[in-house]
Amino acid sequence: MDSKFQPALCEKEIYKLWQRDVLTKKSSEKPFTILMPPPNANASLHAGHGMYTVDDIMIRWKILQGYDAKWIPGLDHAGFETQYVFEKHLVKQGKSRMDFDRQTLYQNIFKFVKNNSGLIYEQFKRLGFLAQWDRSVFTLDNHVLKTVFQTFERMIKEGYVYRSDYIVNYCTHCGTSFSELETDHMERIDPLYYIKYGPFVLATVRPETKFGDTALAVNPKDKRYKKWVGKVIEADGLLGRFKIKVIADDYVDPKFGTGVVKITPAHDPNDFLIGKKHNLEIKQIIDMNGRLNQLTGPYAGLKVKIARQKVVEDLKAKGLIEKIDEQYSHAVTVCYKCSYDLEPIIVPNWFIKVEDLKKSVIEAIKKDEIIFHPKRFKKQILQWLKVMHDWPISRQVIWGIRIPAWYNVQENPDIFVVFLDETKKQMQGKIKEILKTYSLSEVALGLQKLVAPKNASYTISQTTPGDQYLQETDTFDTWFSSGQWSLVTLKEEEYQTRYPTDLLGTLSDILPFWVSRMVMFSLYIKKIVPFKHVFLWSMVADAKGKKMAKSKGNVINPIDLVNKYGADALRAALLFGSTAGGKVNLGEDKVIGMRNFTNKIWNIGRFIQINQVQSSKCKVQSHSEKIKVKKNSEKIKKIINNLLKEYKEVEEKYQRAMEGYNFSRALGLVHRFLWHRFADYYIEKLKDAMRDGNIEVQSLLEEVYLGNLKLLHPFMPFVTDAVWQVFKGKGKSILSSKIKVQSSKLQFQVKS
RNA sequence: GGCCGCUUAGCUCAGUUGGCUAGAGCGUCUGAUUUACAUUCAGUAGGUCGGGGGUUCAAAUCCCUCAGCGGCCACCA
Repeated sequence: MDSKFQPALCEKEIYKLWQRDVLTKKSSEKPFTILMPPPNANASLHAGHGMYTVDDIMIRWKILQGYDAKWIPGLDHAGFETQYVFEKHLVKQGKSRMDFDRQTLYQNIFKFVKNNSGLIYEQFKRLGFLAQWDRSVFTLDNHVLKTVFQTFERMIKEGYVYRSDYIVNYCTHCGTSFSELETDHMERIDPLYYIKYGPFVLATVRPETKFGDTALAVNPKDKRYKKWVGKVIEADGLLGRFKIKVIADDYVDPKFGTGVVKITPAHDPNDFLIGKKHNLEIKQIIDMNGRLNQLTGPYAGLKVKIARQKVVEDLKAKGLIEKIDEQYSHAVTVCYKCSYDLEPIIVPNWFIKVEDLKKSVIEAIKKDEIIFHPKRFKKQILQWLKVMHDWPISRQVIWGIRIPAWYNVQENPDIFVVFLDETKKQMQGKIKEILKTYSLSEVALGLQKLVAPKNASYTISQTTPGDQYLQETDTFDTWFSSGQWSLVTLKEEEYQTRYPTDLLGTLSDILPFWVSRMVMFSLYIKKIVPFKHVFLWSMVADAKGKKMAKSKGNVINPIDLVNKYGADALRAALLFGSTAGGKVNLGEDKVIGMRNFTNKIWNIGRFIQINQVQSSKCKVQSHSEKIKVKKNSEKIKKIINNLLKEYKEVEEKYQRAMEGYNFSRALGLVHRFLWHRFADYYIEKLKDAMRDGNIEVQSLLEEVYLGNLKLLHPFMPFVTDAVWQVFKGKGKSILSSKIKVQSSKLQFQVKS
């Protein structure tokens, strides 16, 4: 054995051994199953992925316990996220998504993803992950598309899907709408304008939306304005004199501003609700490209921010602004991806009614059919479920699963289409007009976008239902397909034996997006929860506890650390002293500390081995010497007994910790015992006996040591298997042994 | 505003259902070592366990309260 453990020299070979012996092993033992959260197909490994280690720990621990443990991997097409990356790529080449028709763009992204995919699996292998790589599922595989289609079709039949003109958060920069969950809120200081509205003055941060106002509202209890309620007032505006109705609603806070609010149902979520309640006209004045439309007269065509400046200038000029509060601090809803202001806008959307579906989810979680570790997340997810509204599932993104709805263009002449003609020129308009000049197949070929009125008739089909049809251009929210992850990853017969799966490891930030939806889909389709336990990984932060971000320049590439210190060191650093659902500070110092631990493990083995070799030489030379040292002194017996007692305690505590998902504690226990008790204390005490060739002491130390290797193996698989092979022969893995080496065997040795 | 969590050594954090002298990693200081391992070992300093009150034979741990910090959710025209 070398004096140092050198991971770079043996990791590859050891991984090959696992691939040959462990991953291919057929077993009839009790099943244990984990579904891997599918990383983005085009992603490469970042530090956060390191926490997949937890899943690998479970898999290895279960294999050691004799389970038929399988970890099913996969890759996600990650809809919008991937398209976003791809578009940045396009920008570098001086292009934009609008230069392509839908199909071509899709194919280009597909190629892009294919070129980058698979990389992360090679990186996972560097970390030692033992997943069933040959069973990888991609969320655009045919069988996934089929399942997603069937679920959607069934939901339509059973009335869980509806289309509606609904106010959604639309990012004019990213070109798609988002669910409420995909928005960020930012505190910001903006001017608050006090605008004259006939007899009133009202405060607003968005004067440019005044063209879309269809009412003014006051609080019903507000005495100041009581006499106006129900009346129609007249006021001067930028487009001349206009009339507007005054309504009363509790929503208005009389203490804010002047107690009068302008209601713009088309461009504010709250106003939209009030509009519905009071049957107000919805007057859309901002289009999906983020520009004001023809209803705004001279402002048409201006982008929102510029229009606001212009409107304010003109209002000032007309004396319609009473004052401006420049220091008004408020929360703004922004795109979680690009941080641009989101434009609340009315877009026809596909929705899932969640009211009934979520009931069974709440019930199952309340009944602990799924157990969260740590358990405080049970409350959190229940809180999320409580406020969960209907789920808008359409995204105006190309990369994804296209919604399988087809519109008959004869029945729906008002469908609005955007397409590239033969000369790649962008054309748009209502389909009935377009068809006067173009054939439908021309439109279909160059199609970029289609907006069907909310009451359009449609047919659900995987392929075209006829030659008069155009398919919906919206795609499913990526969580609509990844939410069905548990329904597409196992083989048909495995749903009998491996479902619900045993564990789902994930980060807490996708609990509402992913975990709750997976439970929902599984309960809907399979009538059973998809997994029994959910373990929340730690968020991997830098040494100082700051979140890693490219902009901060504190991003650590885990593969660099593996190259420098070995996979075991990284794995242990991620687990050591970390808390489930918390944060783990991954500094290089910590990894070095764990690298030192791997070396310690190695050298304990080396020491035991060296002494064995020496004493076996002794044996040949002098038979009588061996007899002389055979009897152990009382002192040595006592040390041995203490060692065994302590080891047994550690082993028990370890088992308990592992069963309770306290991985960090389990690792800490063995770390402390093996290093600071076994090596620093017991070996030092028994050193002379070993050197004297005391075979009993030698074999005892070997047994305890090998036992520890098993406990440590799930966390640090490479070094433990490297030493194991020294003792048990080349090509033997710990994983081929069982963890239940009871200490009774050891006690027997001592007594004899 | 609602919910959840955190506050323990210089730093980052453990501390299982209350129970030995409150721990680890990194850092500090002193020393050892022709060594299984300098990626080592022995030792040292450093804590009124955020403040206050309560329950108990016993509280870092349970309850109340105050203060500070963080996360999530909702919301502000």
